[in-house]
Formats: sequence, structure tokens, C-alpha cells
Amino acid sequence: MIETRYDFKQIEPKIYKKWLPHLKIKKQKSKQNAESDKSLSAPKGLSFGIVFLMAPPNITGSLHLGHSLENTLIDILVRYYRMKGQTPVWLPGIDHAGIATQNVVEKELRKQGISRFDLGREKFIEKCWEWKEKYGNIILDQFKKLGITPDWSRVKFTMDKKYVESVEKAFIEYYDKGFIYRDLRPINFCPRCKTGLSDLELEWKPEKGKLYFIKYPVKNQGFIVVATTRPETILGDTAVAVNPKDVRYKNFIRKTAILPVVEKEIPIIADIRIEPNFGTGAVKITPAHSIVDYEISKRHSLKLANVIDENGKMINANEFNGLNYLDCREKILEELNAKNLIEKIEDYVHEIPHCDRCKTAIQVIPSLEWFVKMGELAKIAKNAIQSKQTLIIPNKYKKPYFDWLKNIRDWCISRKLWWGQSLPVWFCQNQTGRENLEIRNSKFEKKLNANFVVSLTKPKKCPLCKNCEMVRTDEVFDTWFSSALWSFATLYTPQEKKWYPAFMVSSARDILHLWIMRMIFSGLFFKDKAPYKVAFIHPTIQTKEGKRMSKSLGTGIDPLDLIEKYGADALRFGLIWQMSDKQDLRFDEMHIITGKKFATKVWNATRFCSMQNLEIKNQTPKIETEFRFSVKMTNKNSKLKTLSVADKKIIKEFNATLKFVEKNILVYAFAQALQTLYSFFWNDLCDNYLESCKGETKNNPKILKDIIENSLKMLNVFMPFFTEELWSSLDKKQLLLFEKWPVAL
RNA sequence: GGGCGUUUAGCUCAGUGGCAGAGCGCUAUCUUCACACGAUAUAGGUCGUUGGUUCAAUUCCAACAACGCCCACCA
Repeated sequence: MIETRYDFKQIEPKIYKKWLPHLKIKKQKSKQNAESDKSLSAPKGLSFGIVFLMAPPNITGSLHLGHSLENTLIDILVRYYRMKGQTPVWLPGIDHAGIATQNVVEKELRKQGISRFDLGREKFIEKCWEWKEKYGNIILDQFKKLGITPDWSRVKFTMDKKYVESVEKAFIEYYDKGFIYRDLRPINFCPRCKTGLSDLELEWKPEKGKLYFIKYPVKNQGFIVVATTRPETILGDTAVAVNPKDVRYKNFIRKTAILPVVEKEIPIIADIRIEPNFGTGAVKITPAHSIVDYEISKRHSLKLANVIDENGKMINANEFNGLNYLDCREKILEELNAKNLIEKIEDYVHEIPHCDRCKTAIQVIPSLEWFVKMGELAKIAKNAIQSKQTLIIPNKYKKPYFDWLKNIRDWCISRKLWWGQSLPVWFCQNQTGRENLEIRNSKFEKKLNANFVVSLTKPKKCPLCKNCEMVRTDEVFDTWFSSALWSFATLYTPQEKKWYPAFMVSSARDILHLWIMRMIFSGLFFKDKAPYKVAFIHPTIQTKEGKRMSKSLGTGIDPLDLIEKYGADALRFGLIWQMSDKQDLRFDEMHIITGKKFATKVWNATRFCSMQNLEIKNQTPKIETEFRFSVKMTNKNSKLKTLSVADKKIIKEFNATLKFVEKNILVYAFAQALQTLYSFFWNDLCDNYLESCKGETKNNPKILKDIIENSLKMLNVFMPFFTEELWSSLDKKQLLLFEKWPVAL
């Protein structure tokens, strides 16, 4: 007997407990798993095993709606394939998220008035582990509330011992194959986090400033005027550059300018990177404090003059030493003014990079860091998509993927953070390898690479000086270096190792480059196979007003609140209902209400059906037996007489719906599938057919039962909880989770 | 600066070379024995702007505009 009301708050947790023991993939059924069912149309030209990778959420806090959408859509596929008799394997996990987690833990400490430096490195890392234990579990619980069905016995964490080992091995393999080098070069440095950042971890914001036009004296030729926003970096200038085609400066090229204040001779060079139409068309080159200048300086073999340190203080700057760079700017301007070397000052708004995580303005300073050469890897990444080893869906994301690879820089993979996986690099204590690094010459690289060894374990004897106890570097990996290996580093056991490559991964588009692309070339580099066949990019969830959803802006919506209010089924319905292949999704709560109402509708229709059947049973038990054959009756030559016009109509409509839903699930058009199912159930089934069953019933009652039960099976992949509950109310022995996907009637 | 996307009912969005659709909201009626989280009926749109192709354009093409996102970073 079916209850009159469905109480999701009570029932959802109860149902999840029923599923839980069955989510563990015990044994891979040898041939049955991959490619067994030919009717499953894989994307053209692909054969596949049904392995899904969860994009491991950061342990920084709780989940957001993007996670809910992403994992709901994978769950739909997983449930679908499971009902199709496959053994889908969905591998869950969480990410240690180096800089992000370090920052939230620091924030927590700041509330108590302490910094990580007060605590010390070791204690701080302990705090991070405590954080991980707490929030890692919270996140997993949140997923369970959403009703998703990964194999929870295989949760991986990017700082698991085995995982870290894979990361170290990958570094060593890259290093041995010549893909990794160490270099002193300007990097984006966050003065607050005290670490370097990659280009992808910056946030650009406009800021009001001044553009100073400064006269640099040229030997025997008067002046050349350069425009700059940062006069203090004059101290680090090693050249003035103009565009080779710029006729105004034709006679200045290869001449010598006198650097003001410093009174040093610097060359005037020609480089195509200089834009003639901006400023004066002449640019001061400060290789140590500008990434673009550094690139120019490399082409012209210029020296690196480091004049600002990690704290924004002046160094190697004589009388200016120790000054904050802004104070230094004032002094320099005073001096230039005294010498009448300032032509003019204009107001100027320009984009300043900030730390993506803590929003502090970035300083560009030279630092010794580790880099991965991207040339070859970019080719691998490009080829994987071009050769269709991996499909990016929707197709439109291929273009940004390729564009990014065109002008790719080498990847800085070291971070000077505390929370993370440290590099397997051991330093000799008797050779610093750091002398005279400002001078770029043939000995430069030798010296740079003369004082360390790359090794998984500590060398017993220092191979360099034969004498010291080597010390492991305290540098850690960029989190993305580690998560780039996610597709195979999570496979610990021999059985798990067979699950490479996976079938599918899904993410929002903001990590297409950070994660998706890097995972693709990493997989191909280390395992010779692309890590998955399908990278599905789902829309980014915005507020209803089209604003970014973010906790700090107060525009975020907690999925748990919605589950509390409407239930997980309704949340899943609402998210999928709104999902299109557009790049954004403006989230509106009303669609969740629609989901909630729909669940009630289905609940009541099923209840009506079961009451009808009960009546039949009680009154005329013989009819029921007769109707058992009804499914077959629809075949051409069978007793069509027992079917009414309405019966035939609803069967036809059901079959069309089934076909459409299945087709759309397989092309990731989940919203279309769900909307079709919705209107079939509500309009065709409830409004028309079911109404026609009332009164003097000429319809075949078995048809109603069949259609409702088969609809529940289809609905189950979208809204698993209440459909499962209904199923058990219908006295079914087996969980709906394991029922077979319906076939046409 | 380069690229991408969006623009259809009050709101969030489907959709189509030939009477414009859904959900929510609104209005009216109905507590009829599955469901008021319901039923029935109604109102609401020159389908961003301007041109072009076509017998016919909301749909195809071009330009423009607004909004959003990504990439670059010009000192």
C-alpha cells in the first residue's frame, strides 16, 4: 500500500542506506563490462569501457551547485548503464588543493590571531590534515545526500601515500626525459602567500595609476622618451627597446642610452613585441620584473637585474636599498624631476594581476623555480583532440582548447607553499649553485643544475661532494601538476589499473586548461593512451541575474539548503531541467519546485494505479491473470481486441518517449530527455490516459501498470530516491537501482 | 586587443524556412472518490535593431547594439 504522502526528509537517507552496500564494485565482470552491449551507441568510432572519473572537489569547504550538476549528470549515465546490465565504475575522490586549502586554514588561524609562521611548518601541515579529515568527510556526505552512486570503497585523496608516490615518479620520469629544468626567471609572486603562481592562477583587475613619460639621455643624440607605470623599476633596466619598423627611432637602434639615476650605459634594441602606437613607442626593459621584458631580454642576451625582493623592498639598489617599492618610486620621481627628466605624467587605468586565491596584488620577481617544457606536450595535447582520441563535448570548446596551446609558455610547477607534495629533489649542502645567477652565460645553466639530485629516496651518500647529508627541498608541487595525473594515479590495485583509460570526465569550462588539457597530455605521456574518451563540459551555474555565484560575494546557493527544502530528487530535477549546451546556466529555484511537484504527481499517479489493481484483485481475480499477457498483445497478430484506442495511443506515446529519452541521454542532452519524460507522464499519461481509465473502464488495466512501472524505471536515473521508495511500495523484491532499463511495449 | 556565447511571454528557458511553446507567476472557476505540490479555462510576445536571400524568415546570411564569459596583457 502506498502512503498518501511522500516525506523526502525521512525517506531519502533510508533509501541511500539501502543502496550503499551495493555500490562497491567487487569484481570486474571480464568481458561483460566493456563493449558487451552493442546497442549502446558509443560516440562514433569509439569503443569504451564504462569508467567515470569524478573531478575531485577541493577540500576547501562545502560543495556548490556546480558540483551538484556535474555529479548528477554523471550519476544519470551511471544509473542508465547499470540498468542496461553494465558494470559502470565511478571513481570518487578529493583534492588537497595546495594553495586554496593553505589559505583557508590560514584564515582560520587568523581568527585566533596567529599566522602560519607562528605555528611553524610542521604544525601548520598538521592543521591542514585536520582540516582535510573534517571537510573531506563533509564533502563526501554532501554527495551522498545528492543520491549519487560512485564506488565509495575507492575514495582517493591526492595526498594518499600511493598517490604522492605517483606524482614523484612522474616528476622523475619527466626529469629523466629532459622535460624538466630549473631556472631563475621572473614569475608571478604573491607577497602574501609567499609563493609563485602560474598564469592561470591570476585575476586581473583594473586599477587607477599614472603613466610617466621619462627622458633617457642618449649619447650624442639628445633623449629618447619612454613611458612607464613603475618608475622605480628604472633601477633594474637593462635596455630600451623600440619596434624595428618604427621610423621615428630608426637612428636610435644599437645606440647607447644613459639610464637616469643609475647613470649606467644600456643598449637601445629593436624587438617586434614593442607596440609603436602605445606610449612613445619606446619601452624600458626590466627583465627581472616583467615577464614580457624577460622574454625580450632572452632574445637579446640581456642581463637580469633584480632590484625588488619578495617583500616588495628594494635590493641591489645602492641608496634605495630597503625602501618599499612605492616609497622608492617617490624618491626616484623626485630625482628625475630635479634633473628635469620627466616629460609629462598622464592618468592611466590599467589591469593589474592579483592572486586568484587571496586577491593580493602580484609582484613580478625573479625566482628559482622548476619548469616543465611545454612544446612537445602541447603537440600531444593538440593531437589527442585532433585524432579524436578524446572528444570534447560540446564541440565549441575545442577552439579555446587549441587557442591556448598556440602561445603556450613553459609550466612553472614548483610552489613555495607548505601544504602540498614536496618535490623529490635533494640538495647538496656544500654547493649552493646560486652564485652570480644574474649573469646569463654558458656557465649559468651548469651552475644552476650543479647542486641537486632528483631521486625518490634520499641518496645515502651525496654524489656531488661525497660528504654531506643531502636535504630535501621544501618546495612543493603546483596542485595542478598532481591533479593532472588523476586519471591513472588513483588506480592503486591491479584491478583498478585495468580501469585506465576511463570513458568520461566532466567539468566546468574554467578548468578546461588547468585540468582537462593537462590530464590529457599527462595520460598520453605516461600511459600512451588518452585518459578518457569524453571530456564533457557542463554549463557554469550563475545567479538568476547572470552574476557569478560566489560565497564571498554572498551570491552562492548551498545545495544542502535546497535539499533540505525540497529534497535531493527535486534538486536534481531542477538542475537537469535547466541544463542546456549553453556556456552558462542562470539558476532559478522555481525549476526545483517544478521537480518537487512532479514527484508528487508521479507519486499519486502510481498510488492511483496500485489502488486500481487492488480493486481488480479483490473483485475479479481472473482478469488479472488474463492481463499478464498484455505486453505481448500489442504484437501484430495478437488479441488487439483487448486494447482500447486509448491503450494503443498511450503505448505508442510511451514507446516514442522511451526512444527519445534513451537517445538524448546518450548524447548528453539530459534536459531534453527529462522534459520529454515530464510531459509524457503529466500530459499524455495523467491528463489523458489516466483520466480515461476512470469511470466505465474499457482500458486494459495491465497497460497502466506496465507504463507506470516502466516510467518509474526511466525516471529513476533522474530522481532516484522517491522512485525507489515507490518501487518498494509496489512490493518489488529487487531494488529499482538494479532493475533492467525498459524495452518498448 | 583576440575569441566565444546569449538576446523568444512578467521571470528562467525550449523550439521551428510556412497558425509562436514549456515551467513558474498572473486571472477566473472548481474542494469531483490519485494528486490544491491538483483540474479546467483564460490573459500575456511586431521571437534585440537594421538590412539581405526567399513566394514565405523568429528560424538562413550580413552589419550593429546590449549583456556575459574566456584568452592575451600595452611598458
